[in-house]
Amino acid sequence: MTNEGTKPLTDSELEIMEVVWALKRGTVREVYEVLLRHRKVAYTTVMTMMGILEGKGHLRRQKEGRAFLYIPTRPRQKVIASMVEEFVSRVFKGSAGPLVAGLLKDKKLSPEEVAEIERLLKENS
Amino acid sequence: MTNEGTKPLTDSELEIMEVVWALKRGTVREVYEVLLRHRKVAYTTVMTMMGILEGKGHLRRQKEGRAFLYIPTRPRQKVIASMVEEFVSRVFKGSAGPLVAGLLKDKKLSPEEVAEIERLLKENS
DNA sequence: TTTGTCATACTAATAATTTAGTACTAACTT
DNA sequence: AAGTTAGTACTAAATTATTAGTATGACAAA
Repeated sequence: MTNEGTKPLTDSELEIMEVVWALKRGTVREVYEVLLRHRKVAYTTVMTMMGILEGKGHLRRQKEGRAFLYIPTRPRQKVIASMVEEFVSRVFKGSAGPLVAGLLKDKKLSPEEVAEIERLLKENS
Repeated sequence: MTNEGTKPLTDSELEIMEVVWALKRGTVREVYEVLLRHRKVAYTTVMTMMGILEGKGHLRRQKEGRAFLYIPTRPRQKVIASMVEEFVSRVFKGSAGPLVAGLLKDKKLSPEEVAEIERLLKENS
């Protein structure tokens, strides 16, 4: 049991992973090009980060022509769920109830979102 | 506008703040004593952290006898809400709906919590 | 008054994160 | 074949977070 993916992604890691998930898979160059649209970053920075993500088990790579093609090892949904779980356990000692209650009280949810939640509640009852 | 309290507390900072909130206010020694019940830590480590928290505006201090008494500047509820907001904006691009939907789908909520949420929904409709 | 305790200020060491530069190699291009 | 380009490995610097040691001063105890 390697316990991969339990620790949350850092900011930079998440930024990279979002791009790779969106592309389904990608080379350093492809990810670099996408990031450049949003901010200044060095090609080697992206390469370093993707190497780190591979080391942590979030990406695997295979030769594709002369570059490496990086592929996510876990779907976005699962990784995000792990991050939520870690956040809840750290900040709310594990109980998600107060988190949701707080969001509702602070009106952080749009009417559409509220409707969606009501639908899910009915579904599970 | 100093924008205080917008950035999330780090792990160590949160650990200290939880103790101070629970005590309402406290000296380094008092916080240190509480922490010691749970884990090994140096007195000066606690002092450093409380100094950092004062620097960041989360605590203010006043002389009390020969030590400083530290007092939270913002209620726990507000600070936690800020942390949730930061997390949601970072991981969910600002929309809390998918977060709640994910929690419901993954059954991260107890029946009591679900009932509480239903009650809050009715209240706000 | 000397000695010891407690509190603070200052300094430092380590680790993790983020960013990017340099050197080298393989492979196109002309 | 020579030079240019794309890609990788390796190295490193800056920043933040965490932990704690040392020096110093004030007050109390003997």
